Amino acid sequence: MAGVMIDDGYTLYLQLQKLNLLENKPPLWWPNPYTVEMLVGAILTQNTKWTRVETSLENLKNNNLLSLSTLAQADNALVVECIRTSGFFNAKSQNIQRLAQVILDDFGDFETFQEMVSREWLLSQKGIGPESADAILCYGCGRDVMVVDKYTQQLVLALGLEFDNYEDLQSWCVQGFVRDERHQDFAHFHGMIVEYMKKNKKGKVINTEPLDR
DNA sequence: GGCCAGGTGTAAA
DNA sequence: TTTACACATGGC
Repeated sequence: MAGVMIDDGYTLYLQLQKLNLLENKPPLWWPNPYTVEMLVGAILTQNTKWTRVETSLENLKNNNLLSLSTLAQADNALVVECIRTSGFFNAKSQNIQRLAQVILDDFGDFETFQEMVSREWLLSQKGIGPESADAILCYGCGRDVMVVDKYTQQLVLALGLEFDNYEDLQSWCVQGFVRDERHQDFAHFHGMIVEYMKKNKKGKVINTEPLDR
């Protein structure tokens, strides 16, 4: 059949593009990107379904807790109640509040944080690992960064590939991309992977030939 | 009732 | 330096 070898991220990207995966979706997959809400969501979604996170974000919003200053100053017990449904609420509530405070301390405000923050800075914060750091850079700060989540791992595993760690898989994903007009951004790539895996998981048949390698 | 979801930190080996 | 486990909820 197709016979296209997928041996780097760019050929995978091109194959996914043919499937029209984002036809009825916004081009940017994370809801409310470039906001404090996205930042909070990145931590809340760790090892949890997004539907739980939506409830938590709604609760935080209703309590005026989606700004850095109100989050940092809020009673921890209130934050816990707001985010309970997302699981791991003790760790996550503390991580979120600590992060809000240290952003204010180190950058002054959220806009400066978006502009100035580095991956290393994010990784040095408690509760932020490689995936959360890249998600925040990509969807919170508008950087052209490839996010590697469980969907990505499962997809490349299905292609017969295995990687020892996050950075190796990320390097593979980025391989082959050329900075020309055809390269939209890695957020788009990530969004297509998620859509592909969601459709596959539900047993739906993708509207064209399956990926192979 | 067990399994798992858009991970991360830490304690043992 | 790896591996194993804890963290917690709710839907299937």
